Amino acid sequence: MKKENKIDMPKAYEAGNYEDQIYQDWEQSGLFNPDNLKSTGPEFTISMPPPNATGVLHLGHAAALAYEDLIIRYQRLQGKKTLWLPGTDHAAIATQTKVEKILAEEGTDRRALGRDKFLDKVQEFVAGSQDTIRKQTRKMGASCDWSREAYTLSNELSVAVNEAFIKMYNDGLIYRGNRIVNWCPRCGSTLADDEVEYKEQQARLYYIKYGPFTVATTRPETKLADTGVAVHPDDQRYQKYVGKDLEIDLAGHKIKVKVFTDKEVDPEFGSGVVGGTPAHSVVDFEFAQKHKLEVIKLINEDGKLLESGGKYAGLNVLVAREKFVADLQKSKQIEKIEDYQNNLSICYRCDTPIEPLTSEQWFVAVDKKLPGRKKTLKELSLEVVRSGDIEIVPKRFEKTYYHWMENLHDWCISRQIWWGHRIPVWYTENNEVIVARTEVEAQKLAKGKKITQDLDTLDTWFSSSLWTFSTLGWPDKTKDFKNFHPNQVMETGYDILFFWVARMILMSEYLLAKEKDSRPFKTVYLHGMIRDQDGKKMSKSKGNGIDPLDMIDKFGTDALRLSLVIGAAPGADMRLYEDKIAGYRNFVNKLWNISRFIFGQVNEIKQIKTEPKPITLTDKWILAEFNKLAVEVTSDLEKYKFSSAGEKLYEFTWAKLADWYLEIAKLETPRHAQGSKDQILLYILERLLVLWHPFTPFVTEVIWKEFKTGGFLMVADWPQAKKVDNKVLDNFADLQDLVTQIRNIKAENKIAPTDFVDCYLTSQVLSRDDLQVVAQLGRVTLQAEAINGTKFATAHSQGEINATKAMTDKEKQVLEKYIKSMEAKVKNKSFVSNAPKEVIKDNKKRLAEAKNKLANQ
RNA sequence: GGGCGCUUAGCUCAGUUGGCUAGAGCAUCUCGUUUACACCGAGAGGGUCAGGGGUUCGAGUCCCUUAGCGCCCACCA
Repeated sequence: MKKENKIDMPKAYEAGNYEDQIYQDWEQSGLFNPDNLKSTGPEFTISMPPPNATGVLHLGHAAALAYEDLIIRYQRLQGKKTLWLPGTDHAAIATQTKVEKILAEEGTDRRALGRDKFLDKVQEFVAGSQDTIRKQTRKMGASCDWSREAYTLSNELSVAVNEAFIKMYNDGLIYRGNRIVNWCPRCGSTLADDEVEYKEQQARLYYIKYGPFTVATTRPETKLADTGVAVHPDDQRYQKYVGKDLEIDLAGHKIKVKVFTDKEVDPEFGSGVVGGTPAHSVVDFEFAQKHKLEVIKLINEDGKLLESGGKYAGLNVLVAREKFVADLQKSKQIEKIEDYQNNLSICYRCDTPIEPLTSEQWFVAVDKKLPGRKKTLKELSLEVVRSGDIEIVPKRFEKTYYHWMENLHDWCISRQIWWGHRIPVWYTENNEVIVARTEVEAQKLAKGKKITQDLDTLDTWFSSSLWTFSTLGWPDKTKDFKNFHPNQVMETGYDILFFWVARMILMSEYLLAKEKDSRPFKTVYLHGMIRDQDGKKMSKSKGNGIDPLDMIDKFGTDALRLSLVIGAAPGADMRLYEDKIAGYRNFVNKLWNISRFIFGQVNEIKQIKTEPKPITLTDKWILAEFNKLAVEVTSDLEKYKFSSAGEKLYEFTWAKLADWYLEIAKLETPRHAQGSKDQILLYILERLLVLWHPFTPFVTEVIWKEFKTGGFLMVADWPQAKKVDNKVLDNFADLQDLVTQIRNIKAENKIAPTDFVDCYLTSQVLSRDDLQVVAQLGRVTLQAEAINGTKFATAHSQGEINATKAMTDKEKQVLEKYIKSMEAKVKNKSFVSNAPKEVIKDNKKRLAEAKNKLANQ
């Protein structure tokens, strides 16, 4: 007996009607906070990679949130004490650049405003972005602990930043030096090596007559500050000049250069002679150090030539180049000019060409032995991955990591932008350096001398590199730090493996060396980039971008999340398009309707604690399938194979539960004792919702409410693994096969689905009732005796249907050919002696089936 | 210049350590109001797994090679 109106579930699931409310309920429950979980551990921590300051959620963030929430919800359901710590990054250069753009539109700039007012403006902008980010993160269903939200520029995290700086300074790992750096003239700041990007450009290669040599260069103006000339040691042409100091006249500008040899010089390229400008080329700077060349700075931080540029002093680089080349042409010193393609270095935040120049900056020494440890930062960072203590998924990125780390140079950490952590260094009038935690402390150390704080700020990645522990209260020995460090997994995009992941490893291994675990995390899971349907990068200018919030409005968060999870392999880029999301919206609706049907079908909606006793083959089958599913999904999720787990769930839910079990349940229910099916339906549905929850948290939680437990699905129990009866799977496959064949024959013979033609069936494994089910699903009338029609067979059963269309000749030929090849295979001695028993058995079985099929024609 | 990845149905992709007549979703075609769902159901068509060679009883899967596409790294002035 069906009870009427016991549930209130509309025909179609409209995500928009539920999601915000459900999120609010979760948040109010306090269950995002591990302190409120019943769990006694173990702890499981993820730190949310802080989104940048533009404040708009794009698909990359949406994907990251989907993966991280999936991991954390799975672990919470597993009973772990889960902490997912959210937060934001001040994103120094990115944010400052963004605000400067806004100021430019308003017709002003940061210098006009002054440092304090400018910082107020940025702060205002950041507050707005943070609000947007928080809202959007909630929209995605992220079950992160908002009570622990962190911000890199907060007072707490600034303490950690200063502590790290001071410790490194005292250990000699941070030093100030006049070295060559990447300078962005637009940002007015240095950049780290990996913050420089390269763009191919059409350049010109100038061949300049240069004393006894000809020197080729793309930047003639830098020749004004040359202090050396390099040739290959084996190059016979120039032997007589090697080791000499020459005075060179360049259109009246005199320079002194030392001639030296280096095997890096390619005698085949250009003229085989390289003019060295140590102050403005990274390579030449290294030459200068190696060969003790003088360093003459020619170009200033504002991109203009200094006094050393002689009559070109004060000119902008490009103007100076033009004039200098014109002068060289007048003095007949330009031999030729060739078109040339090379890589232009540009700023990764504003695309401005980088000017390499020497400057007094702060650096982290990566190749210096740590006091008392005989190891460098670089070595520490390499070892922890090489030993397998930190695992990178997918593994191939470990190679990329090694290569980058091995070739790392000292890291320039001082920036001349205003937005960021001030460097905790003060100078006295006589230029003594004082490194201190606070100004008060610095003043004490200065013993009455007047002090000024360094004007520079720290590289944004310096503070980000502390993220996994600065957010937990470090350097204080907090309970959170003790309980939740290290992170179990760091989930992020492969594009910031160097910027962020590598630096977190470096800093953590050094700063936490005395802790019981110095790793920032145990596993790094790297996801790929989201691209459009043609595999192109999504961008505003191309207009091919998909706005995740639009998709959520249209299809719901669960559908969007599924579209980002299923089909995504770790480290591989993925294409996304609206049709795909729509497909998963359809699935979410299917799950809804499955639940709606089950709830409508059963006498009473209640939780079933233990596995119900199956009555029919179909009952046994669905329980076996479900147990298999639970085992496989668990195993996949443990291995971070989200896509595979999702596909299996999808397949079970739609192709097994809905298409077969529910349809057969409709037929079998009236024949069996009241409630026997109810138990199985409820048992499976409830657990299926748990398995789906990490993927589609909203719809599963909504459906779960119908069980009226008073609790949340979010903290339910993950299903335990059970044994799977494989024989049942095999027998049910036979039943399915019969049904399919009957439908097939009917369709081929143009028999209307509603036309119940006669059918005769026998089987070694299926019961009379099972065959009745076959007949009903195939919509045929079961006869007691054979009839003259089309014969067919499966592994354990055979049948005959009242239809005349037989196998075509072509079909017969294909089958005969198959049988022939299988017979040959099974008779092949090397096959029989080499192949595993199971494979041989399988092959024989398939051969028998095929023969059976042909015989029944 | 080095390194890595990709190439499977019209499209987007699965295919564990080699072992069903290579699968799914979308799209296409045919049929269907069987009281959960048309955001649905039943069925069909469509692939010399980029090309070539090798190892093996057996290759989409392993090895070599060619081609095309993509990404990362690199100081050729």
